[in-house]
Amino acid sequence: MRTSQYILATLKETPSDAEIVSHQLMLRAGMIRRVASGLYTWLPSGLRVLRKVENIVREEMDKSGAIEMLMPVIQPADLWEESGRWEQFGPELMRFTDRHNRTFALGPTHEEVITDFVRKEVSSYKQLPLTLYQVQTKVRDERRPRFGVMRAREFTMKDAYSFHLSEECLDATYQVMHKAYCNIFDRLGLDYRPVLADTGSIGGSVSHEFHVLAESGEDAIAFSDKSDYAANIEKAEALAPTEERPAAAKELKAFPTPDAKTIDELKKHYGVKPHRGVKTLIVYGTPDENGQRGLVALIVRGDHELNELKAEKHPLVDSPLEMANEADIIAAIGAKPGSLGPVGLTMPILVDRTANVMADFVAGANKDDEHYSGINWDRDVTEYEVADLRNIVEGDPSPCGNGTLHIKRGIEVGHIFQLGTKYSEALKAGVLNESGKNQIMTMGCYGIGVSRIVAAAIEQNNDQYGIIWPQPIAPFDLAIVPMNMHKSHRIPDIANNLYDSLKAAGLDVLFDDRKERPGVMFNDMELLGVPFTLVIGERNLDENMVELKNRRTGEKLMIDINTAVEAIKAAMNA
RNA sequence: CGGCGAUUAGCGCAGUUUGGUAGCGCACUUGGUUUGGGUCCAAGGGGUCGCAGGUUCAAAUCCUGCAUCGCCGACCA
Repeated sequence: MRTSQYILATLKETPSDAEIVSHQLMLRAGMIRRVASGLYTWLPSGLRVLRKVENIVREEMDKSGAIEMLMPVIQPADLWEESGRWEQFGPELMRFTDRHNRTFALGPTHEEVITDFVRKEVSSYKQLPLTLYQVQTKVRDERRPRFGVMRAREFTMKDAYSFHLSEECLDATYQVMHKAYCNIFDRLGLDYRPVLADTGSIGGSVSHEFHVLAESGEDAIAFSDKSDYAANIEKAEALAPTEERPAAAKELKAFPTPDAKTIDELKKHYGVKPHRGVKTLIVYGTPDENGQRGLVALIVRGDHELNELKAEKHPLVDSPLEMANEADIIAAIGAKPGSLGPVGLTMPILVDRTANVMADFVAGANKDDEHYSGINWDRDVTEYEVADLRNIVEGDPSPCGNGTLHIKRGIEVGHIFQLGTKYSEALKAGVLNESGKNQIMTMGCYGIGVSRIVAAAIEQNNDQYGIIWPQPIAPFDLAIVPMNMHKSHRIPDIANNLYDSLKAAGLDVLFDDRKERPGVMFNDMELLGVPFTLVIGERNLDENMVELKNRRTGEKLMIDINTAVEAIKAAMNA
């Protein structure tokens, strides 16, 4: 590609609405432009990267035995009603009606469509197992799109679905996919980790996420320093402390706290250390047969955070978790949030494992502007249940029993699930088994955020000058930057010849033939992140040499023009 | 969805307090100059100041409503 016939579209200045570095650099490097909130046009350079990621994903999926197909973005509402997700999915599902007033959705995922396809086309156990996939545009009406293509409303996803007769068979394919995903992220040249994950609204039992590690990541991941254990923080179990609860030493005593509504204020005004007090959070309980929801108190240590996923999985707690409003709290307890505690509560009380080993602790007195000190379990609060309710924190013991947990941030770029029969059951997708009986299929599903990978790769690979692409996904392998070509007699021929032979050697070459000053060209190539730049200048031509510069290391290599193609290939493989 | 903020040329911004017919830098066009790291000089093109109402002799500027965008939170995965 010649820059004179290309649309480079680089920017000197950073558009003000771009928050994270990948978004800024994608705009500045001329990869994307915003059309509306969460909607982007991919410019030629951006599309080149997207396609390279896509192709690596495709190659590894094919290698794993999955078969590519393509389903429509537009999906009929009927299928979603059949699975129950028309109601359940919420406003994130973009819905519309056609001219005949029939209702449709823009696909945020394709479990319904693929299950519908397979139930119609597959009828015998002999056709199983079967793994189908597509690379396709997904639509999710995100409440708050942000970070450019990282969390967009329209994005490219590879989604795969597998169908089985048994859990064992599903598990085998799941392992194959896990491996295929590792191969993909290895080939992409990214620093990533597979982690245990929650299954969320997609449903199912076993699940792993694949995270690209980056400070800007929206997820927190917990790692053991002594084992392979890694889990999304929302999933990581906080083990019960090994130490025994100390014996009660103090009397229960109320004290006035008019200036303290929060743990911080309790510390500031009354010297109560956060780990010596507990937080009491009031949430709604599971509805009774009349649909009425009572209240449930959740207790965690003052310096810990409630893990909402863990809480809402408890049978007493309504899901999704909802914090009780102030009016309901006052009606039930007689005190406002800020002075709540477990002593004297009549509602069910769930106590986090760590809070349960506290003695002589502080909490609200369930009376405005008053707290208790010297609270002790079993003596002052007798009816309660112990559960894992909190987020793990740095330094907690690993749930695998080996090592200590450390927390890093990650960007979720892949997610695999063992779905079980959630969708096949709902859509009655069965096959005849060996004994001629109809049997519901067991499913797995496997997603990769292709467009998100592009942004995640930049988060991990950039410097003050711009993007530094991992070679396999760079928009171009090499840029040819001739010095003052338009004034030189010999440079145009040499540059053109090298351009032709490098292209013939199968490389993606960007030939900067603009009539620009060297600095402009160098800066643009560095911003775009092209891994190698071949500088052709009068200075070295007398020795028949050109200069090969490595974007990542900054290393400059003088190579002979006559063996340039070989030298460049060698450098790329180094 | 709640809180906060923004909206003036393709991009980044000033001008709004104190109303008087819109400006700077980058980018773009033309000519010259320069040429191994975003040259310099000159001349140009480009804006119903987010939209709609209102106040006023006069509105980018004051008032009301709306829209869009962003940040924080909640939500979602």
